[in-house]
Amino acid sequence: MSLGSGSQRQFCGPCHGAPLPLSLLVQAQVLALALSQGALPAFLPCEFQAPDYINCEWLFLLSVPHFSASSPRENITKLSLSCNRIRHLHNSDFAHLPGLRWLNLKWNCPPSSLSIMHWACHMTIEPHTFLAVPTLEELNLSYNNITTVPALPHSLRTLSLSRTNILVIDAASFRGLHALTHLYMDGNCYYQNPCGRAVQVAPGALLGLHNLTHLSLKYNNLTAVPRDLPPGLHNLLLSYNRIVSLGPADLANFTALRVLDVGGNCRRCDHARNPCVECPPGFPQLHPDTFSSLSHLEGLVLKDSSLSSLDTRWFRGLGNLSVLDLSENFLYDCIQNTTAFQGLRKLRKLYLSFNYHKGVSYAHMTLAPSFGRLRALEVLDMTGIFFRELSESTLRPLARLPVLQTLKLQMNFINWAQLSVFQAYPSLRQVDLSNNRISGPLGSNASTWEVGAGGANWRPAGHLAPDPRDAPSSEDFMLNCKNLSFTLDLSRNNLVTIEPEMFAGLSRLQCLRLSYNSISQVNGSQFVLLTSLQVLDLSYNKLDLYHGRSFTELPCLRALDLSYNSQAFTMQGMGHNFSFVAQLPGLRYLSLAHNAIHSRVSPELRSASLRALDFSGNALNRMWNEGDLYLRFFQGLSQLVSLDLSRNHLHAVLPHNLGHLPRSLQRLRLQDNYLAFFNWSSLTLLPRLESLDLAGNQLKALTNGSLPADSRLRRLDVSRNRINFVALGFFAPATQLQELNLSRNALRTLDPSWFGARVALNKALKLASGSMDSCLMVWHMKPQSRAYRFTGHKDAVTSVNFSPSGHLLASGSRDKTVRLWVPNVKGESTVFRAHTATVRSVHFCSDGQSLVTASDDKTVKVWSTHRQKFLFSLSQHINWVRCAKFSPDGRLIVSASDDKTVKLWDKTSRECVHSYCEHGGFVTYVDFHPSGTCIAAAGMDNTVKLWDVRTHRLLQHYQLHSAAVNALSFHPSGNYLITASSDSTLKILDLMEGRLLYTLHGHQGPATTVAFSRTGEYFASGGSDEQVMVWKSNFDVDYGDVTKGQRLPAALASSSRNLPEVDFHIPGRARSQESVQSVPREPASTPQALTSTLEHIVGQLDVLTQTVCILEQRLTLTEDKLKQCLENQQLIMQRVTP
DNA sequence: AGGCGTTTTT
DNA sequence: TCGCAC
Repeated sequence: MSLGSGSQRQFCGPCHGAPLPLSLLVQAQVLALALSQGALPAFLPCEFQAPDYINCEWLFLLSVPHFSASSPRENITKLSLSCNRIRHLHNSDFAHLPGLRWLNLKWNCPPSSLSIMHWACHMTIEPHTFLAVPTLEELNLSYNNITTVPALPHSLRTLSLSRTNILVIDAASFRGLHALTHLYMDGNCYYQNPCGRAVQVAPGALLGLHNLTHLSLKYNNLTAVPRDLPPGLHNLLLSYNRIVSLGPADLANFTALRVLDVGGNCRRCDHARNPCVECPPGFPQLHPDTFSSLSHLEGLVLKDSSLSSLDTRWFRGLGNLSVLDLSENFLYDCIQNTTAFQGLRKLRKLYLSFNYHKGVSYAHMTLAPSFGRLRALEVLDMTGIFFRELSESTLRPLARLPVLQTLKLQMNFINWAQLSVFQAYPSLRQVDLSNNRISGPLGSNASTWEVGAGGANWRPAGHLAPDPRDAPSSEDFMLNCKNLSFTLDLSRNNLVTIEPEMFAGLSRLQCLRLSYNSISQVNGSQFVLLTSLQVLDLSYNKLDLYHGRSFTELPCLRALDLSYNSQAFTMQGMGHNFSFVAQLPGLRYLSLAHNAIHSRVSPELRSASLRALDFSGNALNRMWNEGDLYLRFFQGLSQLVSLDLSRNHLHAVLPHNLGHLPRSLQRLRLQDNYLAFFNWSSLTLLPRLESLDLAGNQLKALTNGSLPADSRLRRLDVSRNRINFVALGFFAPATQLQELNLSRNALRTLDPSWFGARVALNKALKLASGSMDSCLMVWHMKPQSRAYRFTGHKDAVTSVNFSPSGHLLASGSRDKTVRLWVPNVKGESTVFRAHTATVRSVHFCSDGQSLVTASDDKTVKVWSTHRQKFLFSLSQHINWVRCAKFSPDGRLIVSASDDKTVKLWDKTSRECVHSYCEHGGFVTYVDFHPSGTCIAAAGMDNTVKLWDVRTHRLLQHYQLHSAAVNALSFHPSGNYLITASSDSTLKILDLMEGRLLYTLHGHQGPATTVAFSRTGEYFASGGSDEQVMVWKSNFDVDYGDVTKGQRLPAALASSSRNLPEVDFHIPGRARSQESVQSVPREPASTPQALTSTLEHIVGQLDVLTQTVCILEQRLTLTEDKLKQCLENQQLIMQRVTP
């Protein structure tokens, strides 16, 4: 009986140690569940993501996969092959997908300069490749080194050729593509993909594209706008070229143009964060009538263009302009006096960021009156202009703009701000003044001030990178300001005290952000003018909470964030007063998180309104250790629904602690404490609890009481604990449980008996068993799924094996045939007839080209999978041959026979190299060590023996099992061997020490088959008890390195019989029988029933192993390790066969 | 030959 | 346990 796929695929892939993300695991579970019900995934090795979409991304494919004719290929309209290693495209590659409309091939063979290691690659495309897909509408060939545009079908609408090496576009390039509307060809010639010149667009080259509306030619070193572009263009993107002059002739005829991007063509390099060519003196030259014909223009980008003034005539005809980007110019003076904005009556967004005067921050800034004519303006970005005073006059022209919603004023070095100016703005929703130097309502008068005059260029760390403040936080615990009508952001300034008059005129304010200042004083007088304020963010300050009337001046306050204000709480000997909480009648959200609160605080929080309290990151352990002083700390929060007590150094949460929490609680978080036990029965004290989060504690078992019978618990997270046992029926009382996280514990199985009458993998229960650090699942074979797929054999199937690529499946049967299958729903197969008796074993060579089979007809036969024909026989055995395997390099074959011998064969010469005759009974199973230098064989005489295939010496022998050994598998590190025996155990042997490590009691009857996964991180076993178990290896091995240090087992171990061993039992296993679905059929002792069941188990196990392999490959496939592996093997083999 | 890598935009 | 209450 061969397990095959796992044990030979493991040589073909490198190994990694990274844990699988949960999403992959869930996917694996869904797949495995589908598989256990008999449905094989179509379109291997790709993912069938939607009824019409095949995702083949990141599979390290070297060629386009050819999907089986039995897959529903005609329904496929979308195919992504991006991020693979396909460098040759063939005429027939896509011809079998008759409905393909969308094809993504980007990042397969990148230009050398864009590949991280700067390796050369050139993609070849046979002429009929895309013409064979007459339905193709969208094609992405970006990030591939192609130098010419391939022949394309006339159906094409969208074509991406960005970051390629196509340097010339002429009339022939896109001939006949009348349907093409979008053409992207960015970055074919720029500093990161250099070509030493400019992309050449021949005049009129694109005129044949009558329907072209979108054209992008950014980053191409163009020195002029290409002549005679199609006149119907809507979008023309020409930014980051070297077009330093523009005149009316350049953009004439584009009467339909809506978006024009010509930014970055004449750059100011003091604000560049990448290689930059400074705009030459006297440039850019922008003729007054450059844009005059663009009457439909809606978006114009003139950023980074070294503009120091705006010519009013540029915008004269642009009455429809909606978005204007003028950022990164030198318009610091211009915006104070220009009349250029006069006519832009439909302008909604104006970007003026980083128009600073090099080396200077202005004392004052006064926007030109013509801003007042922008009646449609919604967003004005004035980030990084560098002016120190925000006064009534600064933004005066904006004051009456009827729809102005957003003002961005961050990073300006403003130290004096009269915030009351914003009271005049009728529709303002957001003012961002973060990252300035505001220290109070009135500062000293500013004067012109040089910023590092003559010094280095000013470079921001990251260009407007998302602020960490924007990180999404739980809506359960803090109100979001997005839906409020007026938000002022003063975070990251220099505020130390708040003077009430600072907020004069801001009574409309609903959200105020003051995080990251140095505010310490709050006593109920600071915010009196903010009569509408709902959300106040004071996180990351230095608050001293003491006054009983703090924040009571805010009549509408609903949410208060006081997190990360630990300075005062960590002062030794200082006390703190939380009585203000009771004085805030509308407060619903409060965060006191990460304040290191530990002692000398009010003994209780009181509020009749608070719904959510974040008290994480404090020291409740110390508080609850002070007798009863803080026992009722939360009890006065009579309406509390959500409470976070994570990271409070708690070593215990006792029933009387839970009993003094508000009975209204629905969500309780206790993450990352030190809880070693939990009294589950005490949850009766929180009758409304729906969500309990105990992740990151020290729980050892789910025992200690039971969940309340009428529990409303819907979500339970006990991940990241040390749980190795779950009581029988533990989850059964939680009838409302919908989400359970058991990941990252020490569990080896998920047992249906934990759930009582519920089925373990009930679809209604979202169950995460984690990063495969615990056993994936135990599932039960369903009789109706038996032989669901493998119809074709006329008698029992004895062995199955996947080819290394996973595209083929071989099977051997008692019907004397071998079949080669394409694994898919319909299941086509080719029959190989040559054996004259039962075929016992099938095994692919690591290159997938050959198949070796072993039969009761006493022969071993080798077949070509490519030509699908018989090659030759090896006929020296004198009794049944039960198993035959290729060596990892494919040069040798080893076979195990009932003639009590193991024979080693040279595949090339077809001669028997050696016979190993040490077994005292039939030899049931044999395999090569991953190094290829030794073999292990299992026998009916209960023994396991290892021989060196170079010296033919017996290296080790083990007699540990009490019944026949049926199968074995080497760990890919070569250091361990696992065996499956009729004595119902699995045993793991440490080959380096020559001793038994573990005995695993899992199966109820004979363990018939076992195999390590490709990386060795897991192993699976099958038995005649109709169970397949997947186990975590739990070795002290770096799985990232398993293929590296393959060493030979030590010479014959002196003693391997009487060493101590560790016994493993699966918890709950023996008691779970009532939930095992027994299969109604003949007694299991009947060979036919047994074989059929095993056939199915093995088939399922192979498919699961393969699925795990594919998912693992998707995560990381480090092929250098494969290379090293093969090189090592070659070196060793060269020594074996000189 | 093929490997590299989850690659924003500037 | 920090200008509260005489």
